[in-house]
Amino acid sequence: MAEKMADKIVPRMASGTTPRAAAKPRKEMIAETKAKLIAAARHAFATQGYAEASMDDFTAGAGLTRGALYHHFGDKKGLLMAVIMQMDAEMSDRLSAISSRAETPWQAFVDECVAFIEMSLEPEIQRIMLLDGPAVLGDPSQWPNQSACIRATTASLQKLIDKGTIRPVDAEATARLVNGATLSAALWIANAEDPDTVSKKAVEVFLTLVSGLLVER
Amino acid sequence: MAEKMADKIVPRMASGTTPRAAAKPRKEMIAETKAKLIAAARHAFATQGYAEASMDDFTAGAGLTRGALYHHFGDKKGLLMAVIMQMDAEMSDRLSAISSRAETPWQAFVDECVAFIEMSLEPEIQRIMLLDGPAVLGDPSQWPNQSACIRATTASLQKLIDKGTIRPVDAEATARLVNGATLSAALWIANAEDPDTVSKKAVEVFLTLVSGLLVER
DNA sequence: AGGACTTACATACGCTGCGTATGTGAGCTA
DNA sequence: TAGCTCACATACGCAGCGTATGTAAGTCCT
Repeated sequence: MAEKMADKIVPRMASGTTPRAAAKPRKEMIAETKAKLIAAARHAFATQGYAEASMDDFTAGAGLTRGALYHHFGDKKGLLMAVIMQMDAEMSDRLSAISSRAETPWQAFVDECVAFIEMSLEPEIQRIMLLDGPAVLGDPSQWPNQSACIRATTASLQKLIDKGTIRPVDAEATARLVNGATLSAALWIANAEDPDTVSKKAVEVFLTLVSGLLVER
Repeated sequence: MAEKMADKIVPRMASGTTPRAAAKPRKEMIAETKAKLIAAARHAFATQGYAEASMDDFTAGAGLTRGALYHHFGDKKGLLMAVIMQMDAEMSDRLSAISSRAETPWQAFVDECVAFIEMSLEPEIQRIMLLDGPAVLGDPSQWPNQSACIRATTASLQKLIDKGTIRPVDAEATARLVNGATLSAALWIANAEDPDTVSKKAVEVFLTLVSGLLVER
């Protein structure tokens, strides 16, 4: 993937006022450029890690230069932020789709958490969202979108509290701790020699822990 | 701390076959050099972050050059690893001291967890152990010492299982999830506008969660 | 005791990669 | 259609890392 045609050696379209066709409006061109940069960065960050990914390399891979990057995102961190926002939005969508399919609110909550663990096993998510993101941009709870995933979990928990299924704890606090536990579990599983066994253990313990939230077991 | 006399401006002792005194044995000099490098790096990593800390700068601060660093630690990552091992050992000591003071095994476990949260609020620990460490060196569970803190928690939990206080779950898995939850809580608290309130919420939720481990509430 | 070897560093060099200042041509506006 | 704006590309300087090399102090052996 990545090079499409490889014929667009020259950035932009070089010369000729684009004789015909391709008469894209300005806004569209910009959105396209941004999307290309984000996609290229996302791939580079995922495979090489943030620090090791060269801006020159992956911008060139997108048929652009660092000039475009600085123009649109300010700096490397800005681009990482954009990548993270995109990924977080996708994760949030996936999570809400999953929880909406559940039959009970409690099951929705559990399904969400399990899905989060599974997503965290994906190398791209683990590398960018869980490892480099916090290190480069600081605590995720301070990010602009404030981690849509956390908000989703918080909402699920609040429903359970309202329904009286779980004890009246602070929903956001619970979401954060639960999220931390699942995150840690995911890292552990992903790096274990025997992911299957480890995964089973983790889920069992997870269910035991959250059973502490229930009003009645 | 750190600079002792500040008179040793010149690296080593420059010239003169050390006229008298200071006739330290080789091993001691080396250990001292290593310790100075680790201390300098630890301070730089904590205050500026791993990526922003210049090896030239902090080695010079220790009265040495990058040559010494590469000789003893291989590269920047090697030095980070050494720093982390030192800090982990210290944390482990602090934790075991705390748990040994508790009256019951359950209280020991809870005290340990709370202490871990409190330690995670210290900027040095948060920055190096929780943010940069995982990003640069990968999953903590794969580090050489394998995080002595986790082992301590695992041991505490195993005691509780043996005593029949908590349900017979997998001790290590529980330790990891609990550790992840506390870590997340710590990050949240440390970056919150109102740490006190947030802290209380977090502890409350934490206790609720781990109550799920108990055989009988 | 003194010479040869080893080692714990310092010094010198090249290269990569980021950030900024500047140039330029294609679109929007009047 | 002239002029302005903006989305990029190009050019440059500099910091920081890694390596190759130099050197003096310590250690070993006789």
